[in-house]
Order: sequence, then C-alpha cells, then structure tokens
Amino acid sequence: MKAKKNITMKEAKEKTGLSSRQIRYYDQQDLVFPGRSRGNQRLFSENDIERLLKIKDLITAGNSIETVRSKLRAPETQTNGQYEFDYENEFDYSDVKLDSLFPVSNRSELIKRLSRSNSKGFKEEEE
DNA sequence: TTTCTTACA
DNA sequence: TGTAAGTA
Repeated sequence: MKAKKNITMKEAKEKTGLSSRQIRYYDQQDLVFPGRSRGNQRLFSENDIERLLKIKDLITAGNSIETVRSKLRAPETQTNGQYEFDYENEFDYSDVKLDSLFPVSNRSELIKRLSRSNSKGFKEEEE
C-alpha cells in the first residue's frame, strides 16, 4: 500500500494525542521521518502516525529517546535526494477501527517489557 | 490561521 | 515540555 503524506500537524496532534512540540522533537531525534513539502511544513502519513503512536507508548512506558531510536531504526533506504520509505509497515490500520487505546503492532516488545516489569521492580516515570 | 525555528523558562 | 517571538 502507499503512504500518502497528507496529514498536517494539527491532524497528527489529534490522532496521536501528542503535542506539536513532542512531535517536532521526535522528528529532530530521527524517530520519525515526515515529508516536508510546502513551506517547510511537515506532512505525515498514516504510517508516521502509527510510528508516532508507538513512540508515544514507548516513551510513556518509561523509555528514553535513545531506547526508542534503537528499537525503531532509520527506515530510509535512500538513493540520493529522493528517498523511499520502506517502513511502509507492519500492519494496516486503514480500515480497522481502534477500539483500544493501545495500537501497538509490536506486541512481542510489549510482552517483553511487561515481563520485565514483573520480574524486576518497575518504574513508571517521566512524561 | 497554522506551522516553523530558535531560544528561554 | 511548554511557551514566546517573528516568519512564511
């Protein structure tokens, strides 16, 4: 499927529940790679949104930016100026209704973290 | 009006 | 992270 980057900051903010500040920050940290057309404005795709959602969960789960970065590797398999995104994805939420607020596609990671929390003490920190 | 960047609280 | 300033 193709990822059309037509989602504006406003949309991204509403869809992810993150602040524009956070989204831009994650962008700077190379956690997401939104398109950049029209007056330097960011344009996200559904994939970017989902990626943002994963990042959000990871961060709120107590992980640092570096941790997230190591888990979600830079997907650009660029050629030269124009790069293709092939983190096209793992799951298509296009026609799936989200009835849960935990759209993590990476379930194994989640399980691992949860298990870890059980065996070792767990932390629930920063935001 | 909204987003962008830079910079400060 | 939030918010202000000055743009585009």
